[in-house]
Amino acid sequence: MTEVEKTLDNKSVRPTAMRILIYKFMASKNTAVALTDIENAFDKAERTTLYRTLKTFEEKGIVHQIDDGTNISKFALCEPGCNCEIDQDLHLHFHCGQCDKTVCLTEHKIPQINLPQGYIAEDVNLVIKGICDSCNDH
Amino acid sequence: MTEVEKTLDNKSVRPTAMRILIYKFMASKNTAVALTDIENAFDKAERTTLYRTLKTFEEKGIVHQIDDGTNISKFALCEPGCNCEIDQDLHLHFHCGQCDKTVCLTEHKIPQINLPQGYIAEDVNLVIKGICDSCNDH
DNA sequence: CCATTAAATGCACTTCTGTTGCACCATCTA
DNA sequence: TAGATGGTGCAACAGAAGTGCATTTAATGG
Ligand SMILES: [Mn+2]
Ligand SMILES: [Mn+2]
Ligand SMILES: [Zn+2]
Ligand SMILES: [Zn+2]
Repeated sequence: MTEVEKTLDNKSVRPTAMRILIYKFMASKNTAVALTDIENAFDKAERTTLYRTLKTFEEKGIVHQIDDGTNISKFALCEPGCNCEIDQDLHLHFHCGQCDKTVCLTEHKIPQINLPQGYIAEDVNLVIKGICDSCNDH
Repeated sequence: MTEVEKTLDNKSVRPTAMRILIYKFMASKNTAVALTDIENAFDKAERTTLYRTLKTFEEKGIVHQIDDGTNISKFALCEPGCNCEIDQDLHLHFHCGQCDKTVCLTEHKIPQINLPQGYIAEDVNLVIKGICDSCNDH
């Protein structure tokens, strides 16, 4: 059993060939990926399978979904000990308007926000748009 | 010249009949609206016209676009003196998972966020998901 | 090992949002 | 009043998301 298989197994996800490929693909990238990104990465990929795989991954806390303002859902692997299905990992995300890449800034936590009376917060999504360090010509 | 016409004129937007209707519709609601919401509100509405009207409104600082995590763009009128086309009005938004409504919390400003070296922030989008005060049964 | 069963995948198709091109119409200006 | 500019209507398309169903694959128990 490889490391990836163990990871999936730990999260109660059957480590099928396709799932392992998807996991490895996401692990190889340092940016969040869209469903279409994965689809384009594998010639033999079936969109529905990828779609449902991502859903499963998300439900089991393997990936988290990111809404970066492009109206296209992005996904990124959760950090080793993030447990975002229980107590969500409130880091912020950055979307670069130049290279169109979205990254997790896991070190940068979202500060506590207070809401008006009667509002109950369940999740927080903070996205900053701008120029990333790769596109920034210093 | 009515108040609405003056408002549009001040922002260099020709106050056509359709635009006035759209503006009034948005002003009558206390939630952000999607393109489809406006389309459904008027039988005679042409989707393209609404689409381009919202684009124009946004460019001229009459409305601001909100990305609430549903992957459907929402729009809301800017506050009287917000000038968000120059220096964006960094209030937070709330999306209720029960009634599916998105509201501007204009009183609640987004706190200063610091970024890693090399990253340049141009815009910030902070959305909180949960239960709104109307859906909260106290 | 085989039969049974559940889970995963592949295929076809639909819906919805966003977007563009182009023709036509309204409005402004010289 | 003619021309220019800008707004609108109509048609069509692209892309993402999502569903139903048949088929394949994998796990399980005898
Ligand atoms: Mn992330
Ligand atoms: Mn707002
Ligand atoms: Zn970049
Ligand atoms: Zn609500």
